[in-house]
Amino acid sequence: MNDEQQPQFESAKSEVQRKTLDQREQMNELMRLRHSCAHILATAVLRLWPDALLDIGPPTDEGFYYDFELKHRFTPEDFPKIEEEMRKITKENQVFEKSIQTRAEALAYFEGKGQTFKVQRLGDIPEGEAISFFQNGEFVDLCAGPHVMRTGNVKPGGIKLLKVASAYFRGNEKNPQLQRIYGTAFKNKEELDNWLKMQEEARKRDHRKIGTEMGLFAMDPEYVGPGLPLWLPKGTVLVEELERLAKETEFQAGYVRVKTPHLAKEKMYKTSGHLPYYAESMFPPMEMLEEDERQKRDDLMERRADLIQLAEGMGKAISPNPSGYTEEQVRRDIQKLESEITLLGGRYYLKAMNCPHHHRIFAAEPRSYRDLPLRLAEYGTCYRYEQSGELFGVMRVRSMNMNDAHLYCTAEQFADEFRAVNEMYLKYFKIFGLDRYQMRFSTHDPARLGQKFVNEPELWKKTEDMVRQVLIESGINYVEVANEAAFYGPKIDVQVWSAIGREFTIATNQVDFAVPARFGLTYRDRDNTEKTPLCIHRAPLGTHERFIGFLIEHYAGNFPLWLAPEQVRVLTLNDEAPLVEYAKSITAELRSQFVRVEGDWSANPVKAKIADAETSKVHTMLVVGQRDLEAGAVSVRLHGKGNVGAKPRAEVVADLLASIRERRA
RNA sequence: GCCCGCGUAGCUCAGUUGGCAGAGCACGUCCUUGGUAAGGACGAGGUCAUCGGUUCAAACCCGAUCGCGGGCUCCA
Repeated sequence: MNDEQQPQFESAKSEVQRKTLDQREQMNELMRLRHSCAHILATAVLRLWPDALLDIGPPTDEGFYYDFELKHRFTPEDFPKIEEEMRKITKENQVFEKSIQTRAEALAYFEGKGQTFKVQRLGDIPEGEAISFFQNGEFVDLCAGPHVMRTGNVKPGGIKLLKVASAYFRGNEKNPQLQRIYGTAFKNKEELDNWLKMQEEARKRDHRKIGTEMGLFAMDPEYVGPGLPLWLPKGTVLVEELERLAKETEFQAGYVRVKTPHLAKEKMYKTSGHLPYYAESMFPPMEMLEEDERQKRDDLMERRADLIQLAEGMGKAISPNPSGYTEEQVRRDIQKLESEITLLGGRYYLKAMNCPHHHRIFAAEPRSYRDLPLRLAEYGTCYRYEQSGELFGVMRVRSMNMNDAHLYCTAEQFADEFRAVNEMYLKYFKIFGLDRYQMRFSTHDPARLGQKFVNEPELWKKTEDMVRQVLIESGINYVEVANEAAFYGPKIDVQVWSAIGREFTIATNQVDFAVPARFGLTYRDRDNTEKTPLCIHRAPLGTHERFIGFLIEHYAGNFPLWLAPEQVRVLTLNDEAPLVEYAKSITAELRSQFVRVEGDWSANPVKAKIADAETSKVHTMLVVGQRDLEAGAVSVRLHGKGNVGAKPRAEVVADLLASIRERRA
C-alpha cells in the first residue's frame, strides 16, 4: 500500500470499526498484562519443575500461553498448584527489568541452562537486531516486551489457567510437539468472571449441541462417514430458506442458474491446475477402466516416466546428444503420451470446487462481448477430503453445498461487478443482523511468482489494484495480507462476528485471471478478436454447512420467523370438537400460504403443551380456547418473549405472512 | 496427519476396590379437559464403540482399530 492511499484506508477502516485511541491503549495494556502473565507462568512452572525446557509465551486475543517441554505431562489437576505459585509471584511484586545482551552472552546463558529451544529462537533474530531480555525475580527470558512494571500489577484474582494442549515447535508439523499451557488474564476478577460467563454462553450456543437438540442435522460416522452431515427435516428447512434467499437475490442481480455433476474426469483438474497440487485434499479418484485398458494406460505411463527421466538427464547434460534426439522432441513425445493417457480417461474425481464445471459451461457455447458479464450461479455440492483433525461439526466438513457463482467479465466490467458482489455481501449482513465484519484482502508475494502464485506479475498488479480501489471506494472495512492469495488470483475472505462476538470466516470472493486461460475460454470482442475473460468466484453465504453452523450460534437456535424450522404451532386448550375444528382451520389457512405450521390439539394440559413448544423453539405459538373461538381471535405467544395477548385471527395471519415475506429480523 | 483426553439407552449423565446394567428427559399406551414453561400411572428402550488380551469373573485393567472432543498443522 502506498502513501497516498494510506489516509483513505485509515478513514474507511475507522468508520466501521469505531475503535478509539483510548480503546487501543487499553488493549495494549491488556496485552502487556497477558504477556507478563506468560512470564509469571513460566516462572511458576520452573519453580515446580526445574528441568522444564522453555520455548515462547506470547499474549493472544483470548489470553496467553507458554510452551514447555518436560517429562511430566501437565493435566488440569496441576493448575491449582501452578496458579497458586503464580499468585505468590504477583505478591512478591518483582520488577520486570529489561536488558540488552550481546548475541554471545545470550547464547552462553541459554546453552549454560541447556535451554535448546531458546538457543534456536535466538538464531531467528536477525543479525544487527538488539537482543533484549526481561527479568523478573529469578526468571530471565529472551523477550522483546513490553511488560507491566511489576508482577504486582497483575491482580491474583484476574488470572486463570484454562487448558493444556500440544503445539508443534515453530508451528511446523515436522518439529517436536511441546506442551502448551493456555491461560487468560484480565485487569481484575470482575472482568475475568464476565469473560468466563461469555465462554459459558458460547458453550451453550455450540452449533453441535443445538443442532442435535433441535434435530437440525445428524452425523453418522459409522455408515455415512466422518464429516458428511445428514440434514434432518428441520435443518433442511434452513438449507432451503437460505437457498431461496440466494436464488432471489442473485436473480435480481442478473445471475443465471446452472446445474453440474458432482464429478469430473481427471483432465478437468489437470487443466484447472488443482492436480497434483491439491490432490491430497480431494477424495481419491474412481478408477473406471477395464483390465486391458488399465494395462495400456500403465504402459503409457511407464513410457512417459522414462521419457521424463531422459529429458531431465538431457537438460543437465553439457554436450549434445549423439543420437540426435533433441530435448524438444522428447518433450513433444511426453505431451503426446500425456494426451493419449488423458484420452483413455478412466479416472473420475469428486469435485472439490465448482469453478471448472462452470468454466466448461462457459466453453459450451460461443461467447461474444455482448454476453458479458455472464454470471453463472449454482448451489453445488463439493467434496474435500479434509484431514480428520480438521473436521468440526458442520463448520468444517467433507461434503459441502457452496453458494457458488462465477462471474465472467471484461477488464472494463470488472470493477462494477466486483463492487456489486460486495454490495450483495452487505445486503446479506443486514438481513442477518451482522454489524461487525471485516474483509481480508489476500494478495500475492512477488518473490513466489511461478511457485505458489501463477507467474503473471502484471495481471497480479492490475487485479490487486482494481480490488483495492473498489474496497476503498466502497468504504469497506478491510485489512490487506500479503502472500495468502489463491494461486490464480487475489482473494477476499469475509470475517464476521456472531452475536456473542466469536469470529468466523464465512465467505470468499476471489479473482481468477489464470484458470479461464488454461481452459482456453474466450469471447469475441467488439474488434472481432478473441479475448480471455476475467473471472470472479464468489460465495457470499459460503457453504450451507458453515453458514448454518454460524447462524445457530448467532441466533442461539432462536431463528427469526422466516428461517425458523417450525414457524407456528397452534395449541388448543382442550380436545373438544368445535375448538379442534377452529384450530384446524387456522393451521389449514396458514399451510395454504406455505407457513410451516403444526397443531397440538391433544388433551394434555396447556402448560405442558406450551413448555413443549418453547423447548422446541417454535417461533410463534397461537393458543386458542373457547374465548378465542367465540371472538374469532387467537392468543399470540412468542418464543422466549411470552404471551403478547389476543388479536383478531385475520390480523395475526397477515402479520405472520408479512414478517416472513420481508424476512424480518 | 500429529499430541493429549474421551466413547454406557435417541439426549444429558450415574455406575464404589473387577462381582446381577441405572436415573432424568424424550418415546409408547392409558388416565387427566385445562388460559400461557412441564398432571399422573404403566411400558418399551443396551452386543457398555469395535476387535483381541489378562482374570474364576471385565462397562471397569492392558493392547489395537474406529469415532468424537481440545489443540497444532491445514483450509484452492
